[in-house]
Amino acid sequence: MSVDQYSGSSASVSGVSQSDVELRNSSPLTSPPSSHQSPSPAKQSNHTPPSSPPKEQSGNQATLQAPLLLETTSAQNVNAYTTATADDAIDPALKGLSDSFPAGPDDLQVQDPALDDFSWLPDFAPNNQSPAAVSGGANPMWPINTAFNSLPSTQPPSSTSESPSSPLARAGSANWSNGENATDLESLVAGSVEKQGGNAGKSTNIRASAASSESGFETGRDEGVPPPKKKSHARKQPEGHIKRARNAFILFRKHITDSNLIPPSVEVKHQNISVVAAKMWKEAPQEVRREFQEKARLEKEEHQRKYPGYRYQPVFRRTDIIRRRVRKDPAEDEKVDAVAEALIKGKAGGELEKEIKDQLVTRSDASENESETSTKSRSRRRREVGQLSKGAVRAQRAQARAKQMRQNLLGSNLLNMSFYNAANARLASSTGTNDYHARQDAAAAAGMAPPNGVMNGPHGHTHPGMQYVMDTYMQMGYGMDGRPLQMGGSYSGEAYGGIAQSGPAPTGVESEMYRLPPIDGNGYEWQAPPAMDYWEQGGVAPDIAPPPQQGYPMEEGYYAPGYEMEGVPAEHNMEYRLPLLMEASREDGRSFAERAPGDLIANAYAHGENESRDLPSMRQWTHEGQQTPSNHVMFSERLFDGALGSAGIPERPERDDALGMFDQAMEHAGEVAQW
DNA sequence: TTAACGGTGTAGGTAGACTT
DNA sequence: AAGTCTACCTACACCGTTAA
Repeated sequence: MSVDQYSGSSASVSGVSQSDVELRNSSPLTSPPSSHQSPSPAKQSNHTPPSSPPKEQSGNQATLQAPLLLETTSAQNVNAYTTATADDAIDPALKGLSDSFPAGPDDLQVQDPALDDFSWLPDFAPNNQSPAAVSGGANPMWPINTAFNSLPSTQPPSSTSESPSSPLARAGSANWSNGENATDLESLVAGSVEKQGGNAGKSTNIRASAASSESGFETGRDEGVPPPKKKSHARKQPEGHIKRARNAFILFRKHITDSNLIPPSVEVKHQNISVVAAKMWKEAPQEVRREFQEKARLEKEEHQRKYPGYRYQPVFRRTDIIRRRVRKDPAEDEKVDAVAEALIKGKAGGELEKEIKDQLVTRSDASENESETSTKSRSRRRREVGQLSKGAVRAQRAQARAKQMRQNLLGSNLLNMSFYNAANARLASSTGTNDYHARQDAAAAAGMAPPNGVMNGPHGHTHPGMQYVMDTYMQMGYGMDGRPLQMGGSYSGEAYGGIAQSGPAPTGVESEMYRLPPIDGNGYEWQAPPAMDYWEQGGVAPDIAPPPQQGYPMEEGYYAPGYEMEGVPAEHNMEYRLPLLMEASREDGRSFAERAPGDLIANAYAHGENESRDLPSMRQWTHEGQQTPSNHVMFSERLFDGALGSAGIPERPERDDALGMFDQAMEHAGEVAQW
């Protein structure tokens, strides 16, 4: 695997997208990228002095250079203690870009001694320190001191330095050390650090991995190789968040991970490494503990110096939430114990690996009798017959969501409104059985409701395209909030008759209204109702009242009786109403209009049923899944077709068929939705 | 239908400092 | 006293997308 794969252009590795790079490359940085520690003006990214914040810089080169270059010259301590922002602020991909830009004056600003001089920090890098330097010479044999220089670098340092996926950890990083592998590099580092002295050359400033990141406040690297920035999985913190100063144990633990003490072949899970670190910490000599405690103390002081007003304010988080349960493996616990024990005894690296492997073999032999049990245990994880896989469950969920979305769409008032209008258009434009006057005359003569083909209102009045006005409620489906939508008529009494039957006519229902826009340009339009409501003309019964001059449905225009809403312009008097509930069906023995469902299509079906036609009843619909959660019938393609048929509308193949109208309605619903 | 994959978020494990 | 947060990063969960 080449180093190039870890270059900044590799989004998958670096965690930085190309677009991200381009964006930052093409626009001035207003702030250090991902910087989450800038609470006060005094708190600048340590590599960017307050006098020259990135946002004030001009020019691409300077803009990029200052915030991107984290080079720490030897003028500073090798262990320069930069803030934690450094690692986050400096995009590894952009670090690589720094090569493309010559160091400008801004570069010098990076070396603000007030902010960047962390020479106070004791050098705890095991690779460039003698064991005595680390432990004060008191415990030279303690593994924390002795193991480093002899360890094969199989355990990659931590992410902020060199993670397992880092180029450094993967031997053969030519850009890092001219082909030297990581082990060689580390041995080189000790000398390199010492050699640097006052050398301000940056390319030779190769630091020990442990020292580079132990503070968590990364200092610069060899800018030739952009260090991979692993995507942080830490809890997201708000912008400007200041991390706490680390305590001795945390520093100790990081030291463990940075020092390759535990080969990955032995342990890679950091949960277990934490356990090992804890055991080691408890067993650590006082000298070692003191060193880390002193380091923590210094870090704390520096933290206070940098953030004088800082106050630790933990965020309250719920603790009663169900956390993910991870299966505990007793064998793993044993291994952790063994690793810690071996480390404390002074074994590390290959020796440690061998020791652990031996122990595992021994345990394996000893627990041979238990293998069957463990097998059974493992088998429990297998899928049982008929049990859906994780992916299958996921797919089912996705399908359910999609279905729900379709349902919502179908149930939306917009779609149903389109259905209604489409059906109405067919009704209004149909001929033959829908001869209004003929049926009116016939019905009047017979003293009964008009024949099939038209839907009645409560007054028995029929007219193609106006049925909904006569009936009390027009089920429009469901709004996006899940509440049923209905379209009401003109009168307060009639408009809410469905509900009023079981109680007083609702008042204040207007508050439950939804107002929809007039629809134009789609073959019909809602128009302002006539000033005179034809239902109340001269006390004439509506069913025999002559049609008004205005407000009648035409082929491409539907008129509605007036309904004035407070605050609604007169030209928008046609309203869709949102009652609390819809009357879906009524008992027999009443008039058709009373027992008919308030749904247009349901009306049609019910009417057809009343005519002894072989049509499904509401109950059947329910069983067929055409029922809404609140027992209302929803429009659907099938219902739409059925409605046309039950309404006695002859098929007209030469024109748009029902399916075409359905599609048209769907399309229109989409258009309305965009309104 | 399912696996694979990319992206995102977080539990887990520790000690100590710190706040509430 | 209880809970958070520092360090670390893998494993896992979850989602959406894509391909077989």
